[in-house]
Amino acid sequence: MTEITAVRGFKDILPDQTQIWRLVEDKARDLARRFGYLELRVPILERTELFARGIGDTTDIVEKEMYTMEDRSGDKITLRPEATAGMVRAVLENNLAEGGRPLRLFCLGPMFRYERPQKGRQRQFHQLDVEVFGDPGPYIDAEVICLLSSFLTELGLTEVSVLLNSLGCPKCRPLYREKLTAFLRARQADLCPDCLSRLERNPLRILDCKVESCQALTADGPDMAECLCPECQAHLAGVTRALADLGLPYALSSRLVRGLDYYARTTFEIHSGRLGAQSAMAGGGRYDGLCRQLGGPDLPGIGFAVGLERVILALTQVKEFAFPGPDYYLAALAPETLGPAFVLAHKLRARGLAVEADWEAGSLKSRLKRADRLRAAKVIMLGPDELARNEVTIRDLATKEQITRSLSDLDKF
RNA sequence: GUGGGUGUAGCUCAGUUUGGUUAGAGCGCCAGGUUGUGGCCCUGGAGGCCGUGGGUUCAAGUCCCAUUACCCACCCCA
Repeated sequence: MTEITAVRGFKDILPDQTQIWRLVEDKARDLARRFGYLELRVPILERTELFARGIGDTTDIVEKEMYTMEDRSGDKITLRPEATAGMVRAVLENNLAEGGRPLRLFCLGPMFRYERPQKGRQRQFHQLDVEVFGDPGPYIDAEVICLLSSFLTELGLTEVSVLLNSLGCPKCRPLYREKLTAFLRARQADLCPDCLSRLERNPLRILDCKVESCQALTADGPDMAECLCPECQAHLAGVTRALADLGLPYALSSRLVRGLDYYARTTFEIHSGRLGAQSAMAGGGRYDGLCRQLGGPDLPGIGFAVGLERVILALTQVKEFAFPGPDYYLAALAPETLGPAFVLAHKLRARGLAVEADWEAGSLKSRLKRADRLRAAKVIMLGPDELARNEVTIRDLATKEQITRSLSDLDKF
């Protein structure tokens, strides 16, 4: 143990984990390709103002969870706590939406939030972020949800189901918000302390409070679904119909609220029962007002983020992962065979084969054991006798079959 | 920011309740035996400032205080 340790909440992804990570990232890129989404890599560092204006300056993320600092010129900069704001900024700044057709984008990478670490929650975590700009209709909502669902199910997470809601638009949401606030204010004596402060700051969040008494209280309150304006109702109906046509299961939940201010209309989440308290694996929704709020045109948008640590956590509980080892383990059985073995390894690698070896001679027993641990398919054994005959012995670890080959006869390996 | 739990071998953990010679196990590692030349089995070996600092005691891995790191939960969110 060294005295210099990793920063709290920042974790190494160790070699035995990176293969699973690559599997997940490859699946993300594969789905993006099939659905026609292009990769946009936005910076990890942005101006603090972008997040303050984009996410909402009364949210917890902006108020107390951002890694914010001054650079040497005195500019306030922040490690991105989420990707959407940066994606919007990049789209506006580079005029990517000027083509007149919907812009489908994704981004893969680390996000940073100063939170207390726990299961499924770190200070540096990774998200797959998917965004579509310029399409106001319900089909694109369903497409994005379908992409998300496919990502998880194709990885092997079978128990996923989509929670769906509509938060209304600037026309109908304020009315609902007032109704709810009035209802709760009359009963605020029964609210938990947390919800009491939510009442002023973000009353909608009381709907997804975990305290039972608060749940019971809001159950009798006004229902968001009944307060939507006709346009929002029609939009939601369009989304559910499209999902139903795909046979994609979903559950409507008028308690589903999102934490970030920019969401409007469609919102959705996917939870897993295997993750402990931090059960939200993915979440997203429509943010039709965000581009304008960041100084751009009135460009509709929808997107989601998936927490990759949480996906992998759920995945490793459902599936055993066994990745193949190298094609060959090259065992030098005596010091004088090290040199020829070294050259042979290079030649085989140059031909595209995966060859592992340890550059010290060892007993046959220890070399075979090592090859076994490395999950190598075959062992190339090179001892003094073989060297004298200019040969090697190749042993198949599964079948125990052995053959001899001339050292120079690389094509037969 | 608030609560609870845990720090002992490379890894996973016993041992702490009730203080008492040289601190244990399994896995891994090294050497040997057995086996058709490895996986199973057997024998031997290396490897520990018992998180850190202070205190109580004849005596502390064990009791008390402080501190630190990690884990889990609240909160928040992906």
